[in-house]
Amino acid sequence: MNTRRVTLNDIARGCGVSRATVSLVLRGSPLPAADTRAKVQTELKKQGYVYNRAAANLRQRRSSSVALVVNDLSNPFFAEFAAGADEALGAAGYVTLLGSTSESPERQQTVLTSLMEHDPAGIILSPAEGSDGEALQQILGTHVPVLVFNREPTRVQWTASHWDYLALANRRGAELATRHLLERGHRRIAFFGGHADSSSCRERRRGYADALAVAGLAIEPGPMIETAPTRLDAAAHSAALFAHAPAPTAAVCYNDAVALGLMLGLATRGLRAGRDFAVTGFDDIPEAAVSTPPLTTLATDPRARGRQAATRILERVRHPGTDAVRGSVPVRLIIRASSEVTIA
Amino acid sequence: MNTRRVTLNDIARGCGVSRATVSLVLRGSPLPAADTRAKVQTELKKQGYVYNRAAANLRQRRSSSVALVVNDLSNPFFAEFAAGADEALGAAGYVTLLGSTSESPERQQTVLTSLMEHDPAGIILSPAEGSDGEALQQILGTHVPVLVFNREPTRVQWTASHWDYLALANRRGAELATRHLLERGHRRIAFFGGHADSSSCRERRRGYADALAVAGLAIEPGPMIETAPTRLDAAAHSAALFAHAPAPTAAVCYNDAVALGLMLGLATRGLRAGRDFAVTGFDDIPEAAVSTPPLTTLATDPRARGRQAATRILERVRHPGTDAVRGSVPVRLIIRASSEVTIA
DNA sequence: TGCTTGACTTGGATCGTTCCAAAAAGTAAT
DNA sequence: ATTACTTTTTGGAACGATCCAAGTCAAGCA
Repeated sequence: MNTRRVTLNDIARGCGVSRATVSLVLRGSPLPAADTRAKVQTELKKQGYVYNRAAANLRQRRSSSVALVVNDLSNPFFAEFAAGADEALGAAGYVTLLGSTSESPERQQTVLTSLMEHDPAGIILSPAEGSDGEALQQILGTHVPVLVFNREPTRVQWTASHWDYLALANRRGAELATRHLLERGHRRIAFFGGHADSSSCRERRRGYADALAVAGLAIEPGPMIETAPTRLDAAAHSAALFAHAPAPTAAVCYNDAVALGLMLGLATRGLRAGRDFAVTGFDDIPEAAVSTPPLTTLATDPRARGRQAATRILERVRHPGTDAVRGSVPVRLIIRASSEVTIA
Repeated sequence: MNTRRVTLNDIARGCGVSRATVSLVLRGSPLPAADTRAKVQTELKKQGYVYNRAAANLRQRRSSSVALVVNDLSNPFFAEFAAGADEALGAAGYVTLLGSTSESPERQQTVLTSLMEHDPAGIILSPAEGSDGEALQQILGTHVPVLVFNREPTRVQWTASHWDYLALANRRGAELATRHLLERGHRRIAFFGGHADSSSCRERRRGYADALAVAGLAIEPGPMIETAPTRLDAAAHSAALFAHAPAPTAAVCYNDAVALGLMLGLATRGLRAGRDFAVTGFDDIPEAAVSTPPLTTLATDPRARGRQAATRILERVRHPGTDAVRGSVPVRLIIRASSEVTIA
């Protein structure tokens, strides 16, 4: 527990060659003679040598880590995302520096500052709600590639910055869900839940409005019903849907958690989703498939998104010159029983 | 995007002092004169200096990161755990090196090797199922403090190693749940789900057996019914509970996911948990409170566990000499409707 | 004036690697 | 034995910080 760490010098001394030779062996260079290589390798094993990547990185002026900063790890969507990103980064020989911000922009500043001191090769950032782009740019500087995921900070000079941006096709997805409900004959369709100041929520609501506009219908029940993006808060606010007659017959929910909460809320009013009222979600979290009734939703495959984000930031690390990419990833409508009810 | 990183030397040159002085200012030493300090500080800001912790750590022969290796990040329990650990580590000025192993011992070896090269101050490890203690010891060596969480690897020389161990009070928890069912009058109680080769599962089953033994009752329905610790697999195996008459009237489930799966399985047989059959879970995942019916379970507060693990490993980093600690954290029985049914 | 004191400041060595130019060792032909 | 190679090995200078012993300089005092 207390002996000094074994270094290249120890190995070199141990088998009578120079530090440089050991280094060559270590990195699999073809230069060292076969018997030298063998001698060194047994010595490495014998002394239990552990490579010190920090020292190597210092000399080589490059980094072997990528920072992954998420706004809410306890959200299964982001947990899966993180797992996918870590998987892809690890496969590419990078190590993941984790930071979680709990949706606090202040904590996010602290976390990013600390991570920057570890000189990450790149940063994958899913910003906390209400993040200020200028503050972020201040901290992140212009040396490190950044991939912004899922949400847009306010006041970002996208034209000036070289940040990549990757988001779900929120607008398109909500439009798909709404069209699906329209096809089942619903005419009074509400958009339910989420915070109006979250960009993903605004986009989803826009997609919903798009579909209604094409069908020549009005937004129900007028002003948006805001909730925290959680089951509990959604359940608590579900009564607001029925405040004015005629009540809607279907709701496009901000995400699955909200949809599951709404289904609970419906149950307490004696309504059953899929029979008396149609509900759609967003994300396709694992519970969506096994809830009662199973939830119609939009699959986003967060683990694949994590891998995608990792792949893209590594691409950017390798080619820093190229233009920033703004991408949106397609989502897939998964039709289940919660939207089964049709209106004559 | 391509300019060199700003170093202490640049700052020193920029304001006509020595590197050492800048370093003193940076670390808030009282030595530098007030006006020197001010001069340096404006220069730091002007050039946009970013501290290079790797270089500092190299010189100081210490580390400012802790590795966190979990077996399954997509499991909400571990996601919360990771969030809690990261929170506490961050607050102490450490950065979290994330590794996720997807329950694969091979991947775990790779991940740990890679993390070790980054010289973490300590390691929090929730081992993949089937981890081999000797292989782990081989990689981790004896220099770095390790806290094993939640599961015991096979073949660990606990007496020889200085690893700390932190686990839930699995045995005690399952015993509590079983006693609770006994108090409600149940006499034929099964233990349902989980893998027999997972140590947490074996412990829970032992607690269950303890309670039955005290009551002088037999284990139902004899051999353990094994399932993957997921909803789907549990639902698929639930019929096995009713293979022999008389069937059990209650089940202590390996965890919440299994319990929720079992409730689904019961539903397909026309049985309702809490009315026709009593069910308990383990973990108190967020859904447990809002399922239908709400699930009686054991609260473990994974976020607090994460903080606790972080606190302990940091304690160990500060005092490497002290003896290893084997700790178990208490769990709390949360009684909800799923176990409401009483037997006359 | 010289000498001590205290408040600041500094150059050089160091951490564990990699890079590089050049030395050493081996081989073959003259 | 000398030259002209090729193959292998090597010492020393980086990388960007910290530590430490020693330096400067003005004030204070005899």
